[in-house]
Amino acid sequence: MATSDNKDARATKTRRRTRIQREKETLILDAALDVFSAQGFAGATVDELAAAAGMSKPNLLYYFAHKEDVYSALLDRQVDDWTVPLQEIREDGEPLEELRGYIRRKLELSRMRPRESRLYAMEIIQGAPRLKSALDGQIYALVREKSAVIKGWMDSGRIASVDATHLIFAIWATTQHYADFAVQVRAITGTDTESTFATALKTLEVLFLDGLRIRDG
Amino acid sequence: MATSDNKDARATKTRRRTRIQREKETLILDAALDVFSAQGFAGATVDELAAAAGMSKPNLLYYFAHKEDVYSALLDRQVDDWTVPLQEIREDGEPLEELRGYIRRKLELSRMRPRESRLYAMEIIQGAPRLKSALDGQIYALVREKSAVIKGWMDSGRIASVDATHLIFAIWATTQHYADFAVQVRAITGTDTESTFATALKTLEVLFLDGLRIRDG
DNA sequence: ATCAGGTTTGACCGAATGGAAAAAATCTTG
DNA sequence: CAAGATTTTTTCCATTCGGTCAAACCTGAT
Repeated sequence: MATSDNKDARATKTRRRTRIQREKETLILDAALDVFSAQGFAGATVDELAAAAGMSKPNLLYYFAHKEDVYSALLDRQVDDWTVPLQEIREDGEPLEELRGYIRRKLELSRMRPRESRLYAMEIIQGAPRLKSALDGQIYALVREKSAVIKGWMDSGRIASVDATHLIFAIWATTQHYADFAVQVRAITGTDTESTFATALKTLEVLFLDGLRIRDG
Repeated sequence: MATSDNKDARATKTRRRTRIQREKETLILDAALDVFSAQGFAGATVDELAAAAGMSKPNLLYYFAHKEDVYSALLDRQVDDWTVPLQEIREDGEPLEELRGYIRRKLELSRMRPRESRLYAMEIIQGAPRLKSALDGQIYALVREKSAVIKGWMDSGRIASVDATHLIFAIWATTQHYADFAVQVRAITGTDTESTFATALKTLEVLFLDGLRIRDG
């Protein structure tokens, strides 16, 4: 059935996008990421979003009919990107190297995309009203799948046995911490971002792979 | 100088509190913790706060002249409570046991006070505008002090050497994760809260103390 | 150059919000 | 119980917010 000329907002039309549409939508989403990740959905006003994108409020609403549409567009994009590092874990790899790589990729994502991480974090903290379905769907499935892979490694004695799902949680928590709690990390370490992430990576590798207990021999 | 009869809001008077004042303020703060931790500062309305506390809006504003005052009162209380587990680390204890105990206490706090954790998390994520001074002050000082203690243990070879401050970050991140991201944890594990925390504790102990690498002997 | 479709703006609107004022009700204490 | 202090409610207000609308303005294909 034709969905091209119903009463949707103009920007949601299925019709092919204009150059200006593509440019402006990108511009809006990037600006909105700044604003939403710093103030949350409720804390941001459409006027602020528009100002951050360098346009008027009605102009922004021409591209996204509702404030919520901008927010949802950001969240949707985020869920996909966020799960990529986990997807890249390979069952036939060397377990410790796979996990080390996963930690590295996830930390790198925190370094490169802290705003996205904060947006996601705030959404989850507030009960994930807008991505409950993603949680129960694709994220759930992916974690289950990769947990099974990791559990396989444990059961065959290639790495120590812990709950594989909680291991994933621990990697999420520690890596995302550097994006989500960046202000706190900076206040306490006093160091610049680059060296913080370098130290973080070393610390996390040692902790997850070797632990704090001194090994004999 | 006398600060008792200036033009402060009534509730901020230095004069001794009545029974009703104490009761209602407690009631309000507990209700506000529900609301703020679920919706953030901007997402909560004074009407919602009042409704949650079972009173009218003007009545709530009689006790806290501004919405922000309620929020600040909660945050202040939180900073103190939140640092207690770290304070309890004892330099003259057995290092691994001290750290194990710290993990346990911090996780227990996430289990018992998830709302407070979420409130704190959202505040930090948003740049900690209201507790920048605590970060730069008491929190900074405490972490520095305890990091030095842990570093002492490392330097004397009693535990493995990592960056002590980042070790503390890792413990914060992993334990608070179970409060802040509870919705996600529940969606993925599907288990009830009790068994989740039990599994979490076991997993974190193994990870932090022994790591994933298989020990020879 | 034209003109149809796409884009931008200024003016405006109703609802919601944080808060003020003051009267009414209740409590406390001599 | 009386009187003062405290607490609660009713009413109201100025502002802000998300969103609409119609008119004006571009842009690109012919």
